[in-house]
Amino acid sequence: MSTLDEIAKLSGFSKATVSRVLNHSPHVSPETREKILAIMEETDYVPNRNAISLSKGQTQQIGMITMDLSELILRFMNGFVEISGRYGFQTIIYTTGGDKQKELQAFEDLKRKRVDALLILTSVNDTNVISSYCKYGSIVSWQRMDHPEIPSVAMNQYDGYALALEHLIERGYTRIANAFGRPSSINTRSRRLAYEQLMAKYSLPVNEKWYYSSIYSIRDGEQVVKSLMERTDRPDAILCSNDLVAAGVLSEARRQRLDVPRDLAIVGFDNSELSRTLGITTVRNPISGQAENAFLLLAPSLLGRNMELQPLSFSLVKRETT
Amino acid sequence: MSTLDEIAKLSGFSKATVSRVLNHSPHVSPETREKILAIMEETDYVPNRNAISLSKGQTQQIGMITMDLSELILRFMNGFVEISGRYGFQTIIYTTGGDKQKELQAFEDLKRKRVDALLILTSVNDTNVISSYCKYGSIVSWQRMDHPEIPSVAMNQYDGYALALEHLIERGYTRIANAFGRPSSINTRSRRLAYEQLMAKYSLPVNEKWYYSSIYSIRDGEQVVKSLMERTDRPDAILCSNDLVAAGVLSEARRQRLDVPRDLAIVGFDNSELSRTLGITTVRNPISGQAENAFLLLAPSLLGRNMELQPLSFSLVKRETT
DNA sequence: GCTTGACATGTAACGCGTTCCAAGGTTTAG
DNA sequence: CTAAACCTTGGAACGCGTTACATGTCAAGC
Repeated sequence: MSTLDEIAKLSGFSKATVSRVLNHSPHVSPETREKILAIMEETDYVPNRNAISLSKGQTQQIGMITMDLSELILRFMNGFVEISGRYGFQTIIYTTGGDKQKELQAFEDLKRKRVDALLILTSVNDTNVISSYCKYGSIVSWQRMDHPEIPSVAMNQYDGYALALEHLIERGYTRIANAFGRPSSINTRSRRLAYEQLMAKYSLPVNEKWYYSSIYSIRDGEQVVKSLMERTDRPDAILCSNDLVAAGVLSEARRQRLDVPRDLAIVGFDNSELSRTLGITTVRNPISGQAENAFLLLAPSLLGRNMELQPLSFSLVKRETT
Repeated sequence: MSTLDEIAKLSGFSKATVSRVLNHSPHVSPETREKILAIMEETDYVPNRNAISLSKGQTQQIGMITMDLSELILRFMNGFVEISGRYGFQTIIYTTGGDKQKELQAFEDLKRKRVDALLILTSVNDTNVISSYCKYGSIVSWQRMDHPEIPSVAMNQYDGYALALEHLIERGYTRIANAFGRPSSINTRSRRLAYEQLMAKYSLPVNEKWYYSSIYSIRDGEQVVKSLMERTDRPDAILCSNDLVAAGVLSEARRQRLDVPRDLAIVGFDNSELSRTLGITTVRNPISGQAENAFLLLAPSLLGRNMELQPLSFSLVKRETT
C-alpha cells in the first residue's frame, strides 16, 4: 500500500502538491500534475479514506435509521441512496428493531463523526433526546418529528386521501368505510379530516361504525371484512391506510364471495408492489421524491448550499378493485 | 468537542493512559480509571471514530453490494446486518443498479479502507476483476463466484427442489412441469438434475415440453400458464424457481378457471412474504442462516478467529396450492 | 529597471487516537 | 535483604492526508 508521502518522495514534490493533485486544485502546473498522476498510477495508489475523513472532519457518509426494512422503507432508502450517491455520499443502515439503545448508537455515531448526517425513517426515542444531537450534524426525518431542528419530508395525507375518495364517489360509491392506522397519528387525523370534509361536500352519510382504527396488516384487513360481514348496514367501499390492509381486505372479501368491486370497492395506499400484483386500486405515494427531498434538506450542511425542494403530489392508480 | 488530549490534560494523565481506559486495558489502576471516566463524563467526551479507524487501520464497517433491493436481498441483508451488528460491525450498502463502474466503487472503498470487508449479494463485474481486490480485505458472496478466494454461501438447490418434488409426488401429482430461471445457471442445473433423478426414481414421465426457461417474474409466470392452456398434454403440477413466478402462475390459473390445486398444483421457492400472502406452498430458503454464515466466513479476517458455519437446510412450507 | 501580483510549490502544524518501548515504583520469592 | 517480576504510567512516533502560511519565480505594468 503506497501512501501520499511515498508518492511525494518518488515524484520529488511535496505532500502538499500531491494533495493538490488529488483534490484537483488549479494551483498545480500541468506537467507536475502529469508526473504525479503517472506515479500514482504506477504504484497503484489510492488515498486512505480514513485519513481524509479525519483531517477533513467529514466522512461523506449518511446514516439511515429504521426499525426494520419493509418494502416502503426500502423504496425510501433506494431513492435516498440514489440521490446521495450522486453527490458522493455513502449511506449506512442502522436497523434498530425498535430498541432505543440500539437506535441511540446511530446518534452517537453522528457525535463520533462516523456519519455526517442522519436520516430518520422510523425512530423510537424521545424527540428531546434526538434533538440534543442536532449540534453534531443535520438530522432529517421521514416521520414527522415536531421539532424545529428536525425537518420532516412526510407528506400531508389529506390530498391523497381526498383523491381516493373523489374517485370512489365518482364511481358511485356512497357508503365508504375507513381502515385507519394509529388512531392518534397526524396521518390518521388528516385522513379523517379529508374524509369528513368530502363526505359533507357531497352530502354523503358519515357513519362512525365505518371507522376502523389500528389497522395495519394483512391480517387486520381480513378481520375488518369479517366484522363487516356481520353488519346489516354494510359499506360498499373501503379506504385502507396502506396496501397491506387492502390486500387483506381483498383476499377475505373474495373468500366471503363478495364481488369486488361490485359489492365492495377497495382502495389502498402507497402503490406498493403488492397492490400492483393483486391489482388493487391505490394512491401513489411519491416516496422517492420524498427521499430526494430528504437529501436536499441536508444539502446546506453537507454541501454548503441551499437546494430547492421539489413539489410532490399524490396520484391515483386505478386498477381492478374500484 | 473534547478530545482525548484534553481529557489527558484535565486528568493529569498521559494520552496513553486515557487510551487504555477507553480500550478497557487491564493495565490501569481502578482509581485512575475512575478519575478519567469521570472527566470523560463531565466533558461529554466520545472518541472520534475516524481517528480510531485511521490508527487501527480498521473501520468496523462492511460493505454490501447489490444491484437492487428486492425482498429476498433484503432478508439477506437484514440477517447480515443483525449478526454483524452483534460483533460491532456497521454495514454500508452499495446499490449498483447493475452498473459495473458503480460496483467497482465498492471495491475501491475496500482498497481505501472505508470498509474492512465486502459482501457481494449480486455483482456484475468479472470474477477476475473482483478477485484482484481480495488482497485488500475479505470478500464473500451470496451468489456463487467460482473463485477460491471468494467463498459463497449459496446453497445447493438440489435438496430444496427434491423436497418440493417428493411432496408433489406424494400428493399424487405425476405430470410435473418446471419453470426454471436462467438456463445456464448452476441453480438451474442442479434443480434440473434433482428433477430428472427423482422422476426416474419414481418412474414418472419426463417431458421436455414441461421445461420452461428464463422465467423470473409474475408476468412470466402468467405467460407459462397461458402457454400451458394451449396444450393437450397438460401437466398437473408446476414447480417454480421462485415465489414471484408461482404468484403469476396462481393468478393466471385462477383467471383461466383452473381449480388450484386440483387441476394444477403450484409450488414456489423462497418462502417470501408474497407466498405467505397468497397461500402458496413453497420451499423455505434459510436466507438469514446464509447471511449469518456469510459473516462467519468473514470472521477470520475481521475478528481473527475461525468460526464454525452452521449447517442449513431447506424445508417445505405447505399451504393451499398443493 | 523596479514594483506588484499571479502562480507554483514547499514547510510544518494539525486532526485524534493507538501502540511500542522505557521507566519508576512496588510486590514477591528466595 | 536483594533480585526478579509485575504493575502503572509516560514519551514519542505513527497512521495519512489537509491546509494555512510562507517562499521563490517569473511576467506584466509603469
